[in-house]
Amino acid sequence: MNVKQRYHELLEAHGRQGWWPLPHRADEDGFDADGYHPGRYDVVTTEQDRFAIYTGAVLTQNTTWQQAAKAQATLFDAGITGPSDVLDTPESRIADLITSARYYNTKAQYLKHLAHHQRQDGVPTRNDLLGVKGVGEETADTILCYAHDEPRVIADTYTRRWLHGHDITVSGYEGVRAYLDQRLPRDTVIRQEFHALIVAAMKQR
DNA sequence: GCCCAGGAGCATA
DNA sequence: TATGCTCATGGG
Repeated sequence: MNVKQRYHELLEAHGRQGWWPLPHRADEDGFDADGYHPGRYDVVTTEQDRFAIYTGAVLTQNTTWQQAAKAQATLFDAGITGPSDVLDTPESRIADLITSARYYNTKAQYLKHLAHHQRQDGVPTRNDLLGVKGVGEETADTILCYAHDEPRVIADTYTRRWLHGHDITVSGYEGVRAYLDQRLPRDTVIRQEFHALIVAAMKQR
């Protein structure tokens, strides 16, 4: 498959998506009401932005983004805007705030683990992240690509379906990841946008 | 009332 | 390694 060509077709059909959405910066210059920032890719600048991506990546697991974003807004409204806040808040309280994101008890536990990890400065390795309970391959790649600007491929279920729709069958997360990793430019912005475009394309049906 | 979303951990074999 | 179960909201 000519992945680069498909990428440009997707871009033409759906436009620039602007991922990862940062709802806490909605209505700021260059952001829309949902926290999207189409056409601007250098927007992640603060620890709070990274915190939003870390938590968003967990909250959206097997859940619609709408529900996850609602849960995240509730967290921010409650004054929980960084890893230290998570650690200072009882797990049951966190769970209570994120019920809209489904699996709230499990995810509250995950957020605790992740907050503890995020407090250690620097860019984590993929293996560091995989060692955190609640962070699997997809969530690790999401965090690295969107919060730390690493050119990672995110091989989620939409990506698998999209490939399958083009008669390409690759098995497992690693199979899909490796297939696209070979065919996409090692460019962070392109890979961020590529994943967002696939989600946009698959949602439309 | 039914279906299923931008997964991951764990037990079992 | 592979499959199956658990978690447990809310919009269409």
